[in-house]
Amino acid sequence: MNSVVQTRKEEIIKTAAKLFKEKGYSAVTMRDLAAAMGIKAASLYNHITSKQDILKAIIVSLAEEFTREMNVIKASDLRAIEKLKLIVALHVEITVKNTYGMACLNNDWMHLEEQLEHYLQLRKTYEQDFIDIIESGIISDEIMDANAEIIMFSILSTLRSLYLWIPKKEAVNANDLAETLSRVLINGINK
Amino acid sequence: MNSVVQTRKEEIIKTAAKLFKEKGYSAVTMRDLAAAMGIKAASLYNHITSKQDILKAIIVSLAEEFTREMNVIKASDLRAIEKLKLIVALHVEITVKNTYGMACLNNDWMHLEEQLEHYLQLRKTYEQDFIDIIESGIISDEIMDANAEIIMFSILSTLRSLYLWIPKKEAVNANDLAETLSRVLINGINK
DNA sequence: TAATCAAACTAACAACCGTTAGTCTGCTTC
DNA sequence: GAAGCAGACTAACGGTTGTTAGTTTGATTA
Repeated sequence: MNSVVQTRKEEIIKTAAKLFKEKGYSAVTMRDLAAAMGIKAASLYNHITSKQDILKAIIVSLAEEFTREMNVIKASDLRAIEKLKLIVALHVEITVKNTYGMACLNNDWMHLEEQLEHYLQLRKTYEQDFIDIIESGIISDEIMDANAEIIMFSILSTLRSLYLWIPKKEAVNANDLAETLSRVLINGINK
Repeated sequence: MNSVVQTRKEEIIKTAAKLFKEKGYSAVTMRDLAAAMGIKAASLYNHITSKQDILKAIIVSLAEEFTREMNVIKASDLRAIEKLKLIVALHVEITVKNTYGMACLNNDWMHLEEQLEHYLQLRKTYEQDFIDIIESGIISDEIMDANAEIIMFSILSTLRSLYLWIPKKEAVNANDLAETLSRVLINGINK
């Protein structure tokens, strides 16, 4: 019952995230989830209070983790390009660690109820911090002078899609992937 | 009843795509769709045969359009980088023209039933063609010698996410966006 | 004017949804 | 051995789901 051994509730949430990734929150029934756990639907409610509660547990903790790490990166005195590399590494690391949760974060956030506003606020702040870093890089002449929003969108789209791609590679080395990805995103692909 | 005036069925499909974008296929009920059309759910069935039929109409036509255009690009005798620019322009053009459909293609393909296999085959072929172009560019020394799959993934992730971003910009000029995006994706962002 | 037809309607269906209430089982702790 | 408790169970609820059947309406055509 400590942090090493996973509680029954944590098992349910993890299994739910896996199912949500495959079919989406709405298409997964409590009976589907129960079957995947090898129990009956009603038994789930000894551990969780509602389906919505599961979604909240998956998404909010991830969104808050991104926010915490972004604040660390923001507060550092690194150059803009180095900050971007840390953001790339952050996304790779979290996605490797929790692929199913990241799929859920990306695809099912709109099904949050009480927590929807909170999530949207975190996302908005995260994206603004991202843009701020890019713009500071443009000013310091590290980054080419293009639309900062397009640059942010382009990089973030790739990072947000990592959950689709990482599970296809066997034994991903997070450091290697983050490095290659940083190179492609920052230097482009031409010679 | 010709190609200029949109049939009732086409109106339904277009409205459905809009709703599917916002909540996903599974979360949209036939009663939701009917209400958005200003009619009752049962009346929908004078025009379509099933909910699944709507999904099929949205996704398959788009997937086939991408396949057709990819074949044209593939058959051209352009250099690899120029082919990539055409692919970027293709995604921008189709997404501007049919944002809701693209959202649906990206998020709801797994809810296809009879057509799922067909869709997956088209997608697989499209991605392989994409990789082939990148690899030919590496051989011809136009593109840096990195993992072709990572390059493809990185570019395609951005292109597939366009539906999220385009509606936020008022009056998108497809040509301008495609050009800026090509520049960022190919040349990178650093100076 | 009569006939046709697209497109709406009401009513209902069986199946499935998330969730609750109450109960039983078997292990751990006093 | 009694008590407590985590974790499973059965049974059932009120509501929602996609869909069908049969009917009405109002405009167009013969």
